[in-house]
Amino acid sequence: MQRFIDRIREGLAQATGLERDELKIESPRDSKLGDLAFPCFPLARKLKQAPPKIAAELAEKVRIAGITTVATGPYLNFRIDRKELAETVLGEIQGAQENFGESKIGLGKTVVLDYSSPNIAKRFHVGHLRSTIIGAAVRRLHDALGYRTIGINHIGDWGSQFGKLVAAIDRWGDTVDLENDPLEALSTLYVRVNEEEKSDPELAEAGRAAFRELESGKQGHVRETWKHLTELSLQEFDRAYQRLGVTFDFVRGEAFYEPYLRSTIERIVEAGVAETSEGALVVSLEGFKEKMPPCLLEKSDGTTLYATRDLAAAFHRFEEFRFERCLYVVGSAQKLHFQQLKAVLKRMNLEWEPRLEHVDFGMLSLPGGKLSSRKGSVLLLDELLNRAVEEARKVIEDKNPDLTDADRIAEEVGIGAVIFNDLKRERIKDVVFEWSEVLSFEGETGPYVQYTHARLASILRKGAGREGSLDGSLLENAAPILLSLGRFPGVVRNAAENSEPSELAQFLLSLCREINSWLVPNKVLSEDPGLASSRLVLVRGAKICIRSGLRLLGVAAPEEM
RNA sequence: GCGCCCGUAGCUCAGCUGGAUAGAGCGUCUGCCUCCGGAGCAGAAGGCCACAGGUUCGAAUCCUGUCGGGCGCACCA
Repeated sequence: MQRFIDRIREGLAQATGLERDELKIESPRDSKLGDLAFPCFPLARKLKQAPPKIAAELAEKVRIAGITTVATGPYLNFRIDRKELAETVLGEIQGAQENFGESKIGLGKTVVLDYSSPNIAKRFHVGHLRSTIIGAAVRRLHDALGYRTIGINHIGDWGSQFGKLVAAIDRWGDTVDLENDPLEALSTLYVRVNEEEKSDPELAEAGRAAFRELESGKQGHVRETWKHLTELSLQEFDRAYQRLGVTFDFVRGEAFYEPYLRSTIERIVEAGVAETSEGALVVSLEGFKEKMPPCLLEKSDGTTLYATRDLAAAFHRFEEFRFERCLYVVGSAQKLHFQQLKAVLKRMNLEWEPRLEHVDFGMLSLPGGKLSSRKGSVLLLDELLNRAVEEARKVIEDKNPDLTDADRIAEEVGIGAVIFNDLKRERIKDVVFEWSEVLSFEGETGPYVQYTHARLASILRKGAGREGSLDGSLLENAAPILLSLGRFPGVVRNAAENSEPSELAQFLLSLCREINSWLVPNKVLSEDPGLASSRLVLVRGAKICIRSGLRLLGVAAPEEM
């Protein structure tokens, strides 16, 4: 597709004398008008002529191989020769196969991604889903562009709540089952300690003391307990990641950066941007256009904060990876935190500060209200996935009872539904969790895309041996599909650039709609061998594209379902 | 109180970074399986793009204000 756009730009540049890059090529409102369009309005002032007249003149003047040019009002519309369109796009897919959509624009550059980042001692629940799924998808999108990607799980394993938890275990550890269901036990203790410390100063102090000991680095009972908590939690997280198909290069909790805290603070102090305020060490951020409270580096008792550890992590990551981008896939509730983080780096005049991006996303809430682990009102990930898989199993039982390997496919479809559902809308939008929506497999859903893929796979199986030569002129009525397929590499690029997997998800939905409606009146396995062969090549191309797209989103593409 | 984000069909959302007559899915109604997978397809109904100004040849898209909702605002993470 890009080749056609380039050709059009070239032709227009010659005819108008304008730079190629300033020629905006877009899609016409109605596909009947053409495949691509150039609005002539911007030229009106320069040429002192009405746009429709310019369009008409350009239509005469511009000659582009394989593309016919028609002026419609103020627009210059381009129609790509059908034969060439089919043969170019499908040829590209045939050449690239499952690598279709990939490119090398990121070669030699590194992108660090910080995603998932749950807190230890808590169950893995649906609140962790968005960061995990969005982050993993954004990461795969960058992989596809040739970037070296570094996925980091920035586990929340540090902070005063772990002091509280150690104190709670010391006091009530024998009242819960820490052996068989440790996370459940910890969750119970966490709720209890938050409740009781309000009226029990001794308990509150025990918690603070435990965190002080933890931060002191002392190898003793507190640290042992904390380490144990971490291990138990990571085991549970790993099960979730395995099921979701999510991986990391590094699991580095906040504790990992502990040894770098001193030098980080020194560095900021040396840069001359730190000051003491109300007994605490802060960086004032008053000069910025967004009004921000100061960033706290050290509490008045000398202990560090979240921001200190994130600053240490940012320095550490830059020094280790020299990243081109460092993406923090974290909820929009933490927007201010990342603004402050970047503002501190800006005050230090670090040129790489713009490379840090907060990839923020909207909040997930349950219909009854928000999720809160302190109150214990959560929906566990396993529970969600189990129910989706169970639902998929039922649908298979109903629609395709003879399916072999039905359990595995139910897992792929159920989990695919959950993942796709989270990626299909713009990430900034808040989401209210609705079972009816997550368990729906019709319409704009993951299973719809998977179904389309399976349907194409089925046709290819039945047409085995008949797929061969391609005569593009036989695929005239598939032009919308071909144009979409041609757009795919650009969609991947934009989705990565914008850290917005929904752009890819929306593309897939639209492609599947086009294909499903084309399939009805166009029998692929036609009596005519030439027609069947060409249509099979098209079906093959579409199947490859859908499969690649799903893979980038982290959704399986079963051959049958 | 201040700051940021969101507001498009009854509901959930797209709208290609400012372009032609605003599009899907769900739900409602009507059709389509002796025909490659009906988890599908075709059609109908449904819109003051929250509201008011402004910029522009052109605004759902950019700016200002108002209203509604969400999130955040120094020793939690």
